[in-house]
Amino acid sequence: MKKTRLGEFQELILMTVIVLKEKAYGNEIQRELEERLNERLSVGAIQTALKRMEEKGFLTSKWGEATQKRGGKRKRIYSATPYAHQVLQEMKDIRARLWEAMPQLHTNNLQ
Amino acid sequence: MKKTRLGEFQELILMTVIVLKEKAYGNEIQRELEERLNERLSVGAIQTALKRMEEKGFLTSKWGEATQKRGGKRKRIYSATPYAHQVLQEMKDIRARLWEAMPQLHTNNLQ
DNA sequence: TTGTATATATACATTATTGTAAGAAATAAG
DNA sequence: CTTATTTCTTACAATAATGTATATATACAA
Repeated sequence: MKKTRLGEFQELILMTVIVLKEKAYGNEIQRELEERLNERLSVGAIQTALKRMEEKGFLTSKWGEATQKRGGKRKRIYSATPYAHQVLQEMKDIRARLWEAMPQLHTNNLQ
Repeated sequence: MKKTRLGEFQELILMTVIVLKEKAYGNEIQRELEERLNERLSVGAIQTALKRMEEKGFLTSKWGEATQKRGGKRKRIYSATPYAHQVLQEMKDIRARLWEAMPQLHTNNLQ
């Protein structure tokens, strides 16, 4: 477990970025993830996580346009790098194999 | 993300404990996980993780018998608590829904 | 031209997770 | 009864992940 992978929170943010595609910017990620986790998250925590993941090569970003509704600062749109996709897939596979190997009662619902 | 859940490593150990059932003790967990991750792990890291997870209510433990082969200290056999199962399942479900929501190219292989 | 909504940026702080190393306990073999 | 082997224990250390608070930027609207 040497080479840093993704923390739990970071992994969730990363997946959310992929889900949101062109809409993947701070506040929208917050809303989406809060709904999925059914739990409040701070914008700050998400913004800093995004920056750090960019530094670590999991995300890239570009400027988007300002909100049409009312005004506001331009959005920074994030997207996952190939490396991030690879790491996500690896984590998924390892967990999937473990689930398969677990004695029943866990192989129920979803996927 | 307040109430502490599981770190990535801890989650993997927890799943391995469930997979190994009555064989879930330090060294065996190490072997199993090293094989699955294709990566060396230190026994110490695993032993301390097990202790901590027990303190946090994810695991319980009991004494097993000594190795038949050659001798050695008695094994401490771990097993997952209902709470641990619940947390694992929740994490699985949240990730599964995210995978479902992701644009293709990721919905391939396994599960 | 001021207010307000929408966003990002960043410095700082805290907490959690993971890792190391040395040693102690238990047991079977010789 | 001494040794080799297996395993756990513990104290300590390092690093990584997460959170907070405040400031700054932008744009529309009145």
